Amino acid sequence: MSALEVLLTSKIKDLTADQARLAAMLKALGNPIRFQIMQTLAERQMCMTHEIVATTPLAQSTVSQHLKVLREAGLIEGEIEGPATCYCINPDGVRWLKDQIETWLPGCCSLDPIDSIALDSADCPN
Amino acid sequence: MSALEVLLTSKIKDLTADQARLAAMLKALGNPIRFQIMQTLAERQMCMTHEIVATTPLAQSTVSQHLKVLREAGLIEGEIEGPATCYCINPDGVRWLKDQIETWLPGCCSLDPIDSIALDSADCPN
DNA sequence: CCAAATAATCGTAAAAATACGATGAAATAA
DNA sequence: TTATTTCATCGTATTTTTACGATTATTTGG
Repeated sequence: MSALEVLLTSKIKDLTADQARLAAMLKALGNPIRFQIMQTLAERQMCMTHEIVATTPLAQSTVSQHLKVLREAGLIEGEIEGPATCYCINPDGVRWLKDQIETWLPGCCSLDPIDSIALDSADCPN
Repeated sequence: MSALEVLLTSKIKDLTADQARLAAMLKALGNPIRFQIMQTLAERQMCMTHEIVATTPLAQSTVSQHLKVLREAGLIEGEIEGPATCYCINPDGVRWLKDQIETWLPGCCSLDPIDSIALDSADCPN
């Protein structure tokens, strides 16, 4: 079953726009190479594409694709600078992600104890 | 290049155990079906496998695989209950994930303004 | 015991993601 | 202008993920 068919057939409740954006960010970060690229960018503040390539064992074209995925997920920003491109973390995107995760699954596993009371489940204490 | 080859060739700094676990969780959540299953479990507290199957357009065997991925990522727990299996969110795993994300990319995009001062980058303001 | 119900696992087909080299586009330097 | 540098995109091969039906294992009910 293709992704399109899943959508069309779907018994699944449509994700809200925020949920879909969150899922896209999580998917982007789920790849170890892209996860590592985020770490590199966080450490170095900013990098040219070729600098990022140098931190990986991959071909330039492959890294470029990964950067595109991260960019489209709103996690990084790229600015053309002469013949090169300068990438950096998109702080708004990352902050948004952190906020979303923080408030994700309301009533379940919240750090705020107020959200966790009044639940009554013998097998799955929250 | 296979995942194994990437590992062997790797110029990439090895992820720490925590980082690897975090990446695995993010990967598990990056799939929309699995993301939705987490929502369902959060809403209903607990579900038999067949109940989760009923919320999706997918075959039982497929959902069972997705549940396995979530379980192995430490995000849910399954307990055999008679001939059925009862799944619920693993609150420790979810809390761990939230904590990790909260402290992820230290010094970058933190909600705590103390972490954000003293950075000096014209192109990538944090 | 046998049949029904439930869910995990297996084998495999289809789809998507990942990787590469080659090419193209844009800025710079000679 | 021409060559060089840098990066994105294209086309395609490979790998991985996702999906299915069939099978197996386990528990329950008759």
